[in-house]
Amino acid sequence: MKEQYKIPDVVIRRLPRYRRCLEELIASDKDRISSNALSEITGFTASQIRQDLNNFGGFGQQGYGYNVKELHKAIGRILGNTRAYNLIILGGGNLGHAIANYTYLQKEHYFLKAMFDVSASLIGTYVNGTKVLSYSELDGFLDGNKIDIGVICTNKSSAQEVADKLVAGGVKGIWNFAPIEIKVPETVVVENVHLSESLHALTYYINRTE
Amino acid sequence: MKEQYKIPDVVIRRLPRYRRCLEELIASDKDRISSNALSEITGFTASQIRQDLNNFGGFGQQGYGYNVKELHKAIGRILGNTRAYNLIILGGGNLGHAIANYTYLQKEHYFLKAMFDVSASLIGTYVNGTKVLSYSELDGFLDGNKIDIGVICTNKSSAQEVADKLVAGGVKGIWNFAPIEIKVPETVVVENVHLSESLHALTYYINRTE
DNA sequence: TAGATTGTTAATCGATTAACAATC
DNA sequence: TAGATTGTTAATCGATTAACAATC
Repeated sequence: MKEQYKIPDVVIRRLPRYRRCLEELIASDKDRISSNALSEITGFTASQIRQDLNNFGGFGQQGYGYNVKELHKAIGRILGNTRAYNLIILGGGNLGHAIANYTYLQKEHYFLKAMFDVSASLIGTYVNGTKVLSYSELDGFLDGNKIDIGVICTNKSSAQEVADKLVAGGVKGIWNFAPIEIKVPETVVVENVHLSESLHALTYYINRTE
Repeated sequence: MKEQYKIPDVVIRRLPRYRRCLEELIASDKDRISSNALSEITGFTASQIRQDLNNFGGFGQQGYGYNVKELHKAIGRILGNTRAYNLIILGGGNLGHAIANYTYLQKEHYFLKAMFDVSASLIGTYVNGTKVLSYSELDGFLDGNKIDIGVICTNKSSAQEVADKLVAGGVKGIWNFAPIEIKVPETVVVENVHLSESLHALTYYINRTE
């Protein structure tokens, strides 16, 4: 895995899609796939696919293409899918519930360790087998448990405060659903899911297409 | 609004963030902002901001900067935020519930007209004031109501079938949360929110940063 | 008028596409 | 061996940054 230089973010964002398409090929018992065939499935060009993959090594074979299972495994390795991750969810509202019930997490070795909320009616209840704890217990919980990812499902006014606690508690990554730019030290990664921005892009294109 | 040529998608994706930051400036009673100051808030460069905005017209004034309220309004217009949109949600699971309760929708003139599901225990119930209808009623509902956006919150095996019905029923845009590439005619816009891809990008960077 | 800051052009940088030699 | 398809280099395209004249 050659990685002297930084891989462009656009490349990283394409990898999960390759991986997902390869999963479907596995499900339909395909053993091999050419960059051209993968291009048709993914919508990216064959040239781009070959360039992307060669950032990480030569996974293909001339005259043959790529071995579906091997490539799937390789991309999984690149994306960090070989290890498990401990998660906690901050904010037990509808979005927090939706993510706690997101079946993909179990499938891929993400372990939801706890949810946190301030609402007395939620604290102590269980969501899909995960206990909802009081927000006041967060610091202590982070001290006692190695948590990799904090999922911020609070409203925007609490998001930065929660993020600060997560960072102080040693969390490595933040999956942020609050509509705000969270500030964290360089050692912590933030991945934003800004639904309103996505929706606005949709309405823009609706009005161009009509 | 000059628009002979196609505005790059990367520009469109930045507009909602500008807009959101301008909202915060409005909330803190700022009247004017320079591209430089907006650069610090948004994280994009001043040059980029001026370039982006000038795709749509000259909203600024030399020596002064941009009028916060006017720019906010202008970007809203560009993004299609001056009109209302009728929505329906397909799939009444946790994600469907979360979106039905997403307060941002009410704030911005998105009108949730119905939810659809196949589960007998859900049909007839109300989610945040919106009635859950049987999936078998979808075609008829689309005939009788002008729906702009369909939000797909089904599992991946149903997503394409649901999308086909939405397209046939005259929907203009699809907000797709199912982990699959939906195929639609060119006249219909699809905006994907692929949570698993976002999560994998996060784990990639976690492992690079550690 | 002097200072500030835009709008816009030109320069740079980076990403995508094309092409093809290497090779299975 | 002939055909197929990668890995990789070179060419193109597009997006970002820099610079500055225009002008409020």
